[in-house]
Order: sequence, then structure tokens, then C-alpha cells
Amino acid sequence: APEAHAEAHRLRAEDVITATGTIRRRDPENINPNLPTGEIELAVQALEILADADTPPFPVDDESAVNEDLRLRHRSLDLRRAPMQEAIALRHEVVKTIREVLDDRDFLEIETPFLTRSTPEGARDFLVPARIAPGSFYALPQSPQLFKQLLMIGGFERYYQIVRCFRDEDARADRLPEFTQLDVEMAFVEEDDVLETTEATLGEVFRRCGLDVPTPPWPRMTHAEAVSRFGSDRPDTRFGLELRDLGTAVADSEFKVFSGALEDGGVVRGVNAGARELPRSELDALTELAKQHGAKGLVWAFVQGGEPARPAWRSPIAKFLTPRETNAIQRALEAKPGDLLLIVADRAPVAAQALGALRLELARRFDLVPAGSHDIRFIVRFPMFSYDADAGRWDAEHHPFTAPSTAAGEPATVEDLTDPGTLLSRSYDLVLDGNEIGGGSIRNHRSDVQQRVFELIGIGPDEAQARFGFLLDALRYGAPPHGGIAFGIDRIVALLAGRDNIREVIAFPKATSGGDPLTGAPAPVDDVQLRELGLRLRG
RNA sequence: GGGGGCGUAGCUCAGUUGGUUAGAGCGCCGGCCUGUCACGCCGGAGGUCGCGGGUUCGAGUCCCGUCGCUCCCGCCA
Repeated sequence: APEAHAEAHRLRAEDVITATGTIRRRDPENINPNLPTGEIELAVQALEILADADTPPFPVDDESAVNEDLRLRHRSLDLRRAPMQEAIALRHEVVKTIREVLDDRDFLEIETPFLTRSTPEGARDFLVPARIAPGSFYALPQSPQLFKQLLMIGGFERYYQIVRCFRDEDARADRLPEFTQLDVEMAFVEEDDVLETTEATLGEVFRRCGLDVPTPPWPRMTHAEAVSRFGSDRPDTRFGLELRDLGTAVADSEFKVFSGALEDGGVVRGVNAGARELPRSELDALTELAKQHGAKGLVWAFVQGGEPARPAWRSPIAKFLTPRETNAIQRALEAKPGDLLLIVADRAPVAAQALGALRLELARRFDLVPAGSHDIRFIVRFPMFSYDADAGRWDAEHHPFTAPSTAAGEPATVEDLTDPGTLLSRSYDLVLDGNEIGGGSIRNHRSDVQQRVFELIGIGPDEAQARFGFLLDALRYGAPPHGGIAFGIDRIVALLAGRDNIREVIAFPKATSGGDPLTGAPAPVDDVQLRELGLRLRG
């Protein structure tokens, strides 16, 4: 209609309208194969503008790259864009699938408190000042760990919850101060029961969302193997560049960097980066990366051709090594002429982390991950404790409620709990393409074992009672063997959606700073509120 | 707490060894256009160069500080 046509001239981007008319086929010359609706059109008889829109601060389309801070400050506009619509819908599909599978298996979704008690240990707690008890604080949960154990003791043998958790620590691309996890706990189970439930649940999620991972059961790899071969407890196994030990090859070396590291109880390890010609500047960048991960330095060497007149290596340290040593290193790394070798001599964990990081960097730089390939595996048999040199004591590697096991992998009894350094734990992580997407453990259901674990990490009976008394008390009244696992929903959805940070799959995420650009939180509060809480600000 | 990157028009960016009046594309505004669908054509507006200080005859450019965003180390039981 002419009136509608005239009205349509007033329309601007993002106006909200109703249009009434007749759907009809387009004339053949007007068909647009690029549109889903390209074969039809609406002949408008009446047009009403329900709300007109100011010019948006950025293009509300699918392809324009826009500064993320701006997007977050106008999130309602940003959410209109197809990538966000798709990500949020995918997120819904993921949690819906999880609920269906677990419901079929007779799990109950049970809520646990958000206002709870601070148990400093691990991450920093978010605190909420308590009006009812000035000077005291609630803490937001870092996870429902203790509550779900109480549910097991309380006779709910299959629990899950899709739940927000809070940790007051600095953010990362895959980590924000508040995040969502799928929390699962089961009674009368051992490791394989939890892992099988995981395979059933996430296997179905991946199947429905079109992620091509192997059919369960998924591979299990020990923590020791992961660190040894890939320099990481969340190895990306989709490409080679595996780490090799060179300790034997350089055992008697005159080269002080190698011999010194070995004498100090450290290691000399290396990776064969393959036939790559890197300029000095990029080798320096790799050295810098190794240093950033704690290594004192990085040795690089190009293996030369076989001509007798040429030295074996082009490398700053070539002159410090005997032909026997360079040959032994080459054998250990299966090196061929032209290969670039990267070697780190340091304490074992440092060498692993540095070489593991170099390995990932090389994969990025040379695009070594086959397109469309995915790998999923459980990492099992973690160390139970790690020694904190600064604090001079042992810490639980996973958390102190994890059940220990002997070096042979058998469940540990109180009598076994003597040398913290040799103990493993009954814990497991789930790793997808080099990303940790979940982790859990079999717990201590015997209070004597639990008490002993606390002792080993320096928490005496009185302190344990003060902080975790409600759990220890409950354990005394007969607790079933139990264990569980928790998964990072944000990470899983981000991986499924192919996004490189979790903010892209959260409707209203915090920024990396921890602040919320949308609402301006955190923000000061007025004196009346502070007074009610019995708080006064310093300064 | 530490290191790297970014910050110039509404958006995305360019801006040389410091040098006249800071540019482009898109968007926006006005005009023309009844078959467009990344429309087209003509015209126009729009900039505290994140902020503060310094060096200099002169600073978007160099120096110091600071704020914001981001990636990483530390941290994340």
C-alpha cells in the first residue's frame, strides 16, 4: 500500500515494527538465493512502528568486529547478533541434554546454599558481610563440595546440580570469578562408575552438538605419562612433538648447564620441533616463552647435514658438547638433518612446563593440529600431595577430601599414609583437546582416613574440627563410599561453539578485570548500608 | 603482584625520521531514486588523538605517570 510504503521510508536499523500483509512468491528475476526467505516477499498493507531506535553504537550484524568492552556495555544489542543467539541456544542445548541423561539415570538435581561459610584453603573466597552478625561474613561457594558429600551421607545416592561457583582470583580467557559447573556425586561407586557416567552424559552432549570425539570408553592416561610425554597434566595429544629425556645422553657432559641441572636432582629434556627454519628473533621469542614458564633458559640446535667437514649442530652450545653427546641427543630425539631441537635443563616440573608450553606454541605457529580432529581422555592417578617449598609443608594436590591411593594404585588405608610424596590420589580430570573441562575424585568416606589426610597437610584435629567439623561429624555416622566429578559448563560450551573465550558463551559475563562493564559492579555503597553491616571503610 | 598487546570520528582502522588544516571505509544527517536485498548517485556534519605531566620552536608520534580493555606468568584446595 502507498501509505505503508511512505512509512517504510522512516524505518531505521533496530526499529521494532509489525507489518501486516500477504506473503507471495517473488518474481523470478527478484529471487535472492543468498537469503533463506529469498523466494518470497511480504506485500505490506499496514506497517506500525512499535518502538523506534536510536542509531546503535556499533553495527548489529554478524560479521563486524567490535571492541569487546563496548559490546559488554551494550550487551542487549550485542545479544541480538546471530553468533550470540547461537551460543546461548547451544548452551541451553548442553544443559538440557545433561539433565535428560542424568534424569534417565535417576539422578536428582538438588540445590545447595550460596551463602555459606568461608573455608580458606585453595582459592580466595568472595565474602558477604552479615548484617545479623556484625564482623562476621558469609562466603560464596567455590564449589558445593562439602554439601554434596553431606547429601551422599544423607541418602541421596545420585546427585547433580548445574550451579554457579565463585572464586575471587584473577580471570583468564577460560576463567572468570563466577562460573557455572555441572556438579555430580554418587554413592557406592568407584572411579570407573564416575567415569562411565561422564562418558554417558558428555558423550551424548558431544553427539547432539556435533563434536566428533571417539566412542566411549575414552582413553585413560596417567598423570605421570601426560607430564612425561607432553609436559602437561592436560595434554593436547592431537599432534606429536613429544618430550624426551636426555639425562642419559648428557650424563657425563662437561657442559655445566646440563651437568649442573642433573647434579641438583633436575632433568635435561628436549623436544624435536622437526625441520623448521626459524630466524634468530623467533628463537629468542621461544627462549623468552620458556623463561616466562620458569625455565632458566632454552637451548636450541639445528641438526646439520652429514658432511664430515661441517659441525654436527648449529647452536650456541655446539662447542661445549662432544660428538658422542650430540649423537646421543639426536638418537634420543630421533633427529634428522635439518631438525630444530629445543632442550631445557632444570627442575623436572619446570622443564615439563616450559617444554609443554613450547610444544603448544610450535603447534600454533605451524598449524600442527589436524583440522577437525578432537581428542578426549581422562587423566588419572594424580599425585595426592605436592610440597609447597615457600610454606614448608605438603598441600593436597586436588583437595583434602580426595581419597589417597598407594603408589601401586590401591586405595590407601590409614597405615599407608606415611610418606606424602609417594602417595597418589583417586582423582581424575577430563581433558578435551588440551583443555581441562572437568575433574573429580573418590572421596574419603572414613573419618580416620580423612583425619589423617588433614594431619599430613598440617591441619590438626582442633583446626579440622573448627573448619570442617560439620563434615567430620557426619562421616562418623556411617558414610557410604562416594565420589563425583564437576565440569566447567562455560568451557565446554565455548569449545563446542568454537569460541576462544568463555565470555562469548555467557549472556552477562564479567570482564577480565573482574568488573562488570554493564552494571559498573563492583561499586561503592552508601554509609547507611555500611552502618547496617557494622562496617567502616579505612582511609 | 609481574610481563606483552591495544586505546585516533558513532564503528573498524591508517597516520612516515616529531613539522602547515589529523585521513579512509562503514555508519549518521540532507537531497534524488518504486525492485531493492552489502542498492546507487550528489552533498554534509562529525575528532579533548584514553587521561595527567614532561621534553621541544613544534607532540597523535618521544619520555614519565595513570586509567580501561585484552593475552600470559603468578594465583586458580
